[in-house]
Amino acid sequence: MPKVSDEHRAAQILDAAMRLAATEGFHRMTMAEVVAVSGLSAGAVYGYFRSKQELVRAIAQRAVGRIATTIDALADAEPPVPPAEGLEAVLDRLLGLSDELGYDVPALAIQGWSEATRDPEVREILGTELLRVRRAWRDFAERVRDRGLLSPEADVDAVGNALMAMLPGFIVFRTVFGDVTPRSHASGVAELMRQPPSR
Amino acid sequence: MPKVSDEHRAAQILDAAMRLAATEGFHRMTMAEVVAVSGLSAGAVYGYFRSKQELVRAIAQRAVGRIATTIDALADAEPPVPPAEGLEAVLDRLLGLSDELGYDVPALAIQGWSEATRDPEVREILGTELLRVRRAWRDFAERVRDRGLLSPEADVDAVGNALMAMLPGFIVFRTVFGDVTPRSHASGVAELMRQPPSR
Amino acid sequence: MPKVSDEHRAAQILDAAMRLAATEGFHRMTMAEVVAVSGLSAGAVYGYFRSKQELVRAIAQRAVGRIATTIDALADAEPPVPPAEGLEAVLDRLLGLSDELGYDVPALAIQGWSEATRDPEVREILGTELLRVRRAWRDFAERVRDRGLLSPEADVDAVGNALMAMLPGFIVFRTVFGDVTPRSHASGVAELMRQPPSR
Amino acid sequence: MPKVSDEHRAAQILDAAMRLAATEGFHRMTMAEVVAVSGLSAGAVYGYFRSKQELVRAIAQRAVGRIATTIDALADAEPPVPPAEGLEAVLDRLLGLSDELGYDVPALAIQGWSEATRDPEVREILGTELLRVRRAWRDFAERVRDRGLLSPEADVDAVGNALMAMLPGFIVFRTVFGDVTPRSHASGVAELMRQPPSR
DNA sequence: CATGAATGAGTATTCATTCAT
DNA sequence: GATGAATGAATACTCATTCAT
Repeated sequence: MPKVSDEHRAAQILDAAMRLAATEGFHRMTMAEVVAVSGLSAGAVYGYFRSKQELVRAIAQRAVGRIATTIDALADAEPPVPPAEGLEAVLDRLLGLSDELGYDVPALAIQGWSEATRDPEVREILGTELLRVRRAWRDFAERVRDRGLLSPEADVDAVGNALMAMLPGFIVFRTVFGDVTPRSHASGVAELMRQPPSR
Repeated sequence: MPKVSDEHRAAQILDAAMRLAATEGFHRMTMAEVVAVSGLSAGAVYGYFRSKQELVRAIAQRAVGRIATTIDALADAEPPVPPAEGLEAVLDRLLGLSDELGYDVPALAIQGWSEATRDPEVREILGTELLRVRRAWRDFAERVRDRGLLSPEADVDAVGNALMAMLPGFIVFRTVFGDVTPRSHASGVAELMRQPPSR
Repeated sequence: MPKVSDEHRAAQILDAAMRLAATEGFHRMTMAEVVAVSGLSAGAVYGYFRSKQELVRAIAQRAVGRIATTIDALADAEPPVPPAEGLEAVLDRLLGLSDELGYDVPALAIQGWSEATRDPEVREILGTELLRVRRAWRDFAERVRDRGLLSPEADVDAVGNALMAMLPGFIVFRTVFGDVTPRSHASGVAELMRQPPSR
Repeated sequence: MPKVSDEHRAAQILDAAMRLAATEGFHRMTMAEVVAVSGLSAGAVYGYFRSKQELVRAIAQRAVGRIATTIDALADAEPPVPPAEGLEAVLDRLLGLSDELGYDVPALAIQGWSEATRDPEVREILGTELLRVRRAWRDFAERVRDRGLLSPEADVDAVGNALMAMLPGFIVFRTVFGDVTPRSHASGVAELMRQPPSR
C-alpha cells in the first residue's frame, strides 16, 4: 500500500523534473537527476513515466498549462481595461508564477517550443493547450472592443492573436536583453495605439 | 596552398551543421552527422571548429545574422508604409529566406533561444546581433511616426520593440499552429491600430 | 542486494586493470580492454571508478602496497641477519609476488614512478605508501646495528635508505639487463661491506 | 641546399622532443607539439624520424647517453676516493646536467625505463648504453679496491653493480620524496661500510 | 623538395532503460 | 511490488601519419 497516492507521486516526479528542466534544459536533464531530486527510485520513476520522452511531454504540457493559467488575469482585468493593461497584467502574472513555483517558467516555455520543433506529439500538446489561450485572448479582445476601446469593426481574432503574440517576444527579450519589464513591454502596444493627429 | 579557401570550408561545414540543427535541434545533431553531411573528415571539421559548442555558437550567430538581414525589408518599405505592412514584409522575407537557404530559419531561431538559456556566450552573441535589429525597428518606427502614421508623441523605442516582439510570436505560432501567415499575423497590428469611434 | 560485494567487484576490475597495465603500461591500457578482461560492462566499471585516471591511481596505490608487503620479509629475517641477506629476502619476495599474482609487479612499479612524474596525486599516494617502507628499512637497519652487524655509530636512517634504494635499481636492471638475480644484486652490498685489510 | 646540416636539424628536433618528453612524458608528447616547438614542418620532422616510435627511441638513447656521461665524474674522482664520494659526485653531475640542458634528465630516465618495459628495441638500446655505464662502475670499483678502500677479495663486478644500482633509487626517491640530496643518498653507502667494532 | 591540411581509426565517457533480487 | 546495479550503444574529440599542391 503506497503511503501517498499515485497522483501525488507523479506530481512529485514532475516537480523535480520541471525544476531540473528549467535550469538545465530537457536534454541535459538526466533521468538519474530526476531520480535523485524526486527522492524515488529509478524503477518508481519509470513506473509513472514510461520514458524520458513521456516525461518531457508531461513537462511541456504542464508548463504551458501553467502559462495558460496566467491569462486568467485577463478575466480579472474587467472593468473595461485597455489592451496594453491586459497584456501587462498577464506578463506580471507570468513572472509572479515563476517566483511562486520556484523555477523559471519562461525558460520551460522555450524548452517546450524547441521540443515541439521535432516531436509532433509535443507540438500537438502545445497546440491544444495554446488554443485555450488563444480563445481567452479573443474573448478579451471582444470585451475590449465592445467597451469601445477598439474600433467596432476590429477583427477580434486578429487583435487577440497580436496581443498573445507579444508573449513569446517578452520571453525571448527577457532572455537575451536583460532590460525588459512587463510595463516596458506592454507600453509598446499602448504607444502603437495612440491616435495619430486627425487630419 | 589549400584547394579551397578557409572561409569556403568553414561555410561548407556551417551549412551542413545549420541544415542538421534546423531539423534535429542542436543536441540531436551529432558531430558524426556534421562530418558526413559536410563531406569532410572529423579532423577537418575540428580544424575549423574547436568543439561542438563552438560550432553551435557559430550557428546561432549566423542564424540570427540571417534574421537580422530580413529587417532590410523595413528600409525597402519606403514610401510611408504603416507598421503592419512593414511587419508583414519582414515576415515574408523570413519565410523567403528559409526557402532560399533550404533550411528552416525560424526553427534555428528557437534553437538559439534555447541555447541562450544556458550558454552565456550564446546569450551575448544573440544580444549583440539583436541589438542591431532593435535599432532598425526603432528607426522604422521613427520614420513611420515622422510620416504621420503614428502619434507625434509616440515613443518610437516602445513601438519598435512591440513590432519586433511580434517576430518570436510568429515563429512560435507557426510551429504550434499551422495556420499563421505573414498577412494574418501582421493584420493583428493593423486591427489594433484602427481608430475607435471618436466619441 | 548485489550478487557480489562491492569490494569484490572493485577488486575484480582492479585485477584486470593491473594485469593489463603490467603488460601494456598505463596509457596503452584502454578502458575497453579493462571492460573486456574484467568481464563487466563499461557502465559497471565506471560505477566503481569514476575515470581512467582514478583507476590508474588505484592501481598505483595497490601496486606499491603490494611491494610494501614484501618488506615483511625483513621482519621475518630475524635472528641477526646481515643487510645483504635482508635485501635478498625482499627481492626474492618481490619475484614470488609476481608469480603468485600472475602479473609483473616491478613493471607496475615503473609505471607508477612514471605516472608520479606528472600526476601529483599519484606522487602523494606513492609518497605515503613508501614512507611505511622507509620506516621498515630503518627499523631493520636498527636491529642489524644493535646486533653488532653494523658499526654502533652507523646512521640507521641512511643505511635503511641505501638498502631500500637498491630496490629500484633491481627493478630497472631486471628490465634492461636480463641477468640480475636477487642473490647477485644483494651480493654487491655484502662485497661493499667486506672489511678492508686492517692496516 | 639546406641552410643547416642534417645533423643540426635532427638535433633541433630531438631537443624539442626531449624538452617535451621530460615535462609531459612520452605518450602525452604529441607530434604536433614537436613540430611546433622544433619550428619545422610536420613533413620535415617525419623526414628525420620515420615515426613517433623512432623519435621516442632516439630520445631514450640520448637520455641514457647523457646519463652515461655523468659517470665521467668517476674517472675525475681520482686520487683514491671512497665509494660513497664517487657516488655523490655522479649524483651531483646528474643534477648539474639537468640544469645545463634545461630539462629534467631523471624524468626522461623514468620515461625510458617505462618504454623499455614494452618496446624491446628501447630495451636493447638501454641495455647497450647502460653496459658502458656498468663497465665504468666496475673499473671504478676496481681502482677503489686496488687502492685499499675495499677488501682485496671484493668482487668488483658486484660492488660496481651495487653502486650503480643506487642511481635509480636516487631518481625515484627524488620524485616521490622531495628530501633527497646527492650527499644524503651517498652517505648511506658510507654508513653501510663503517667498520663494525672488531670483536 | 617542403609544406601543413586532411585523414579516420581509436578513446574515454555518458545515460536511458531494464530486470534480477 | 520496489529497488538500484548493470547494461552497452552512442558521442565528442584526438593525433600519428600521409600526400596533394
